Amino acid sequence: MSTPEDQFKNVISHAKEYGFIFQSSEIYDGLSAVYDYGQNGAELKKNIRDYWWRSMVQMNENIVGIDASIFMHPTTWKASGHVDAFNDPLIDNKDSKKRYRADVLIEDHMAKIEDKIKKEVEKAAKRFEGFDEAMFRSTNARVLEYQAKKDEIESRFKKALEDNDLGEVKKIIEDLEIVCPVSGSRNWTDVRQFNLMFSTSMGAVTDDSNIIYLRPETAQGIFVNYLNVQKTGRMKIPFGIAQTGKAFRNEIVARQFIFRMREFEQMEMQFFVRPGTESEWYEKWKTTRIAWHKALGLGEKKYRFHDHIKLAHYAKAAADIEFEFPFGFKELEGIHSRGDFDLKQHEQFSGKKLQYFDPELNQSYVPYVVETSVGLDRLFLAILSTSFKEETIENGETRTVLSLPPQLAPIKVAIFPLMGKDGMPEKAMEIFNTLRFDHNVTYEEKDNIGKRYRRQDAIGTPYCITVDQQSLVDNTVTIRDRDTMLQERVAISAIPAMIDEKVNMKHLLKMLAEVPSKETV
RNA sequence: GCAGAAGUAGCUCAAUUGGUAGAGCUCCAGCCUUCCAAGCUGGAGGUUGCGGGUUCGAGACCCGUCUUCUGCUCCA
Repeated sequence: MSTPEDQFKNVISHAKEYGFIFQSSEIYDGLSAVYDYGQNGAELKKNIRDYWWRSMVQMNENIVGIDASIFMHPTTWKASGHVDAFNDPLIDNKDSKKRYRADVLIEDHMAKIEDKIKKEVEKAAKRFEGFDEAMFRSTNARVLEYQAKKDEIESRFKKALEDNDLGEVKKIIEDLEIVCPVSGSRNWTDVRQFNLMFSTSMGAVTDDSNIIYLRPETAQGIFVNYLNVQKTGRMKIPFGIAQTGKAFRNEIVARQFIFRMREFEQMEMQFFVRPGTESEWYEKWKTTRIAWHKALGLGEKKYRFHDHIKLAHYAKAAADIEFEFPFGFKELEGIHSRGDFDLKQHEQFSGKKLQYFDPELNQSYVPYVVETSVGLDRLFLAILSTSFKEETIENGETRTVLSLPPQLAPIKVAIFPLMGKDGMPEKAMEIFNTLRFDHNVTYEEKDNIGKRYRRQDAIGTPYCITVDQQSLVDNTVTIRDRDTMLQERVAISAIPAMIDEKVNMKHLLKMLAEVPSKETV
């Protein structure tokens, strides 16, 4: 019996062996946590992206797509909070080997002092009748002492952060005698800064003033363009802007194959709504998105929601759609109710109004935003690892098959002549040349037929068509199903419709589509 | 970044105490066969991740380094 870890290793080697994913720059020993998509991987990835794009943009009258640049004005990242929040000062305890955020350690320490004050207040409240808390806090000697200590730490810490003085941050931790919660020791490394954004410089001359960042998320490209799109597209609230594209994060530890990469692709949609309706839309998008995932048929039980209790600074409500990867349930997509945080920030930093005039209310406001954001590479990994199967077939041999959703398969149909003679190749090529206009198809005549079937199984081709002697007589062929391995003899003329039924993405989209009415469009 | 494990042909793995780098599968050419990885003949494929060191001699031992996996940590 193979463990999930073994299974995952097999997925990784399969991905390489069959041209789905290669390590980047492999001949130079590779680059950590950067991967390339090979000939089959690129097709699969493109199909997943198409499924997303079409379900968002094509199937929703009020959602449009854009393609913003990776480079953005540096102030964008000040407004978004990334410049501050993506710079974590970290410190390691040498005994427990645990890593902490230095600021969190100090804040926890301050919280402990605050707890002590609270206890004093509670004690006093029990003792005295008509207790005046404000009075007590401003006069009690012990409370004042605690408060002064806390204020001192706070101002010292604030200054250290402002001066970017990491030595001082470490000294604060030492002076406060903060111990590691695990080892209980005070044996700390130096505090180090990790900037999670990649930077480069724009223009031929390098100096600090023209440093720009590679975007750490695609969302800001939508926010800064929201008014352009709204005006030129004459969009009425509620409406959405969709985008797929690369984002970059200098992760401290990036691992688990393509699950956490330094360069990755997001597919996200920001939905702009009237303030007060955001909860409704948040719930609606949660429902819509989970249905979209489940339509792929990987298994209902593979998905679950994880509602965030601790929210990021911008969020009013947040939930993840988690998927059961071989290494456990992990985040696949995030759905966030972002309020007007982003647009308000951009208003403030740019000095430009980002308001929408609502004709129904006859007033202007900054819309609220509900975001859906999927990791394309993660979805790719979810689909690949779930589809990968090593099954034992009737004759006792094992068969490796990728039971990909047929609409997403890199190659839809493989066409084989049973033998490379007697006019069979010519007949097969005829079919090949008909189908290639509609689908990604392949032709092969090398090796025996069984071997050719297995090769297609390994890359997830849903259909194999074989031209045999009988085909030359009555224009019928056998068509073999990847999952059941069963063959059916059909007329050549019936093939296009048959294939279309299974591989055309529109059937997937139809499953999801509500019939549009005047109200919903 | 810390700790553990690993890295030999495209893939999976051998190689006794430090003594000629090998097998199966794959791949290529041809033959034969013809519906689920069949067979035969021939061929290609390697600076053993990389760089140093020890040694008469290193795939193996030592040091460094890169990459991957697992745990910790981090994760908008």
